[in-house]
Amino acid sequence: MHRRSEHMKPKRKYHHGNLKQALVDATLKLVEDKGPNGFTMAEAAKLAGVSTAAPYRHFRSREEILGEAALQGFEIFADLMEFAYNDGKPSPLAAFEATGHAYLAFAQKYPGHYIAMFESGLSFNMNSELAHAALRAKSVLHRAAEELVSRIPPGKKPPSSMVSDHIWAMSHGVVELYSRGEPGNRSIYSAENLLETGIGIYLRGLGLLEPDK
Amino acid sequence: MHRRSEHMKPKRKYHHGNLKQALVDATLKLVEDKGPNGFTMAEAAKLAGVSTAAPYRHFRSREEILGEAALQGFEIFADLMEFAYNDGKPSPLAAFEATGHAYLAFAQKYPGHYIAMFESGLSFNMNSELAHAALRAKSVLHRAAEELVSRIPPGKKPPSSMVSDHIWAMSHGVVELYSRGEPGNRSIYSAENLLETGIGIYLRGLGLLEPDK
DNA sequence: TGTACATCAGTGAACGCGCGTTCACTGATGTAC
DNA sequence: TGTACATCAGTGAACGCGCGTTCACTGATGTAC
Repeated sequence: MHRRSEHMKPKRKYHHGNLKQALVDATLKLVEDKGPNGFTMAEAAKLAGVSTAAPYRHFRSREEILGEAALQGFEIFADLMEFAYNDGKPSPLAAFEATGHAYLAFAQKYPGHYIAMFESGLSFNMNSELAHAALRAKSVLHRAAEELVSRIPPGKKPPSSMVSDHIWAMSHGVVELYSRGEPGNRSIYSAENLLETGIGIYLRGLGLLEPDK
Repeated sequence: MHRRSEHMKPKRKYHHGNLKQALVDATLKLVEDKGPNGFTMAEAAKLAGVSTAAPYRHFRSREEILGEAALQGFEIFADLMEFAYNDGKPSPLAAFEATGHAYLAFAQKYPGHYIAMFESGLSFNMNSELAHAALRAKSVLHRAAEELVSRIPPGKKPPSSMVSDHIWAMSHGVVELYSRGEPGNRSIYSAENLLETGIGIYLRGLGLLEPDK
């Protein structure tokens, strides 16, 4: 019955082995549980099971830990967006809608990353890695919008960059107001439903969906 | 040449006279200048020119000051929305679009209030006054959406509450991403332009604007 | 395979600071008579 | 109009706390020979 772990709890070796990532994971958890400012160096260290001084072997400052968390978030986010877009298959329209869903899915599945990226007041341009990862995510949506807009008969087509900004704004707004944020403020519709119908109506406005149904 | 103020600076009387509002104003300024967490009781007191203990004659806690700032913001916001809506005149469509603009205009003209309301992590339901003021603002948009949707031929009309949630989300997203936030992350289009075109395309999708132009 | 040593990744204690809040106080004001 | 007194809105000093960060240190690891 007795497991070793009961008496000899998995007492970490002097060298942690993977402290850097453990600290990032702790940061993500804290930020998710207690909001963008609930994260402190001391608590992250404690969560990772090391002394308060240990984090400084891997990060220069509090901001740098948050930055690393955000960076990892943008990498995941960009990957998700690319996967969802799937090179425009099966159709530009379906691929475009998939990227919208990916935005929402990311915010729901990786709330800690999402907070670090969008709610912690961190500058996307704090370092070039971060800026690059953010751009990569954005450019997927941009590409999707370009492909989509190219199907619109000329004369009444808006610039693709504008379309992608619209969709980014709607997605972000839906996430902030109806997915994150407290239940009290939410909509009677689910975030998924709102985003899907919202994008649907918008695409109809572009003439890309039947005016019917 | 000499003004009294140089030697006898406007040395406040022992009783401030309007300290409560002065503290709220200080809070708004701090929050605007240094972000939602840049605000501290000590600095607000200093800005208002009183000791650090003085604020506690008017507010029970830090949270209560922020709450008052947010409350005043929601009152202004609701007033602006109502003014913009103008009882649906001159037309439901124009009135509806005006409320969208009002959202953006509010965020730009009252950034401190906006931050206290939407970015400080404060619960709308922290007290009933706040909840009521927030509801009042929301209900203007809701009414506008209702009026609008009633013009859509039945069969293909979405619920008005959904339409108002869509517009709220798009407005909020545009503000967060392209009006607030650092210049580096912004769009090449102005927030006004994005919101106007975005709502325009959306309304066309509802069949409320000519598919042309 | 064994040893010496440089390097690395931790520790534990301490720092200075600014925060939110409390306390006993005091000066100013308003009011009853 | 003058006085006594209750009430109000400030003060100044102090509190305990947790924070980010630094420091001299030490145990573990990897490597050259």
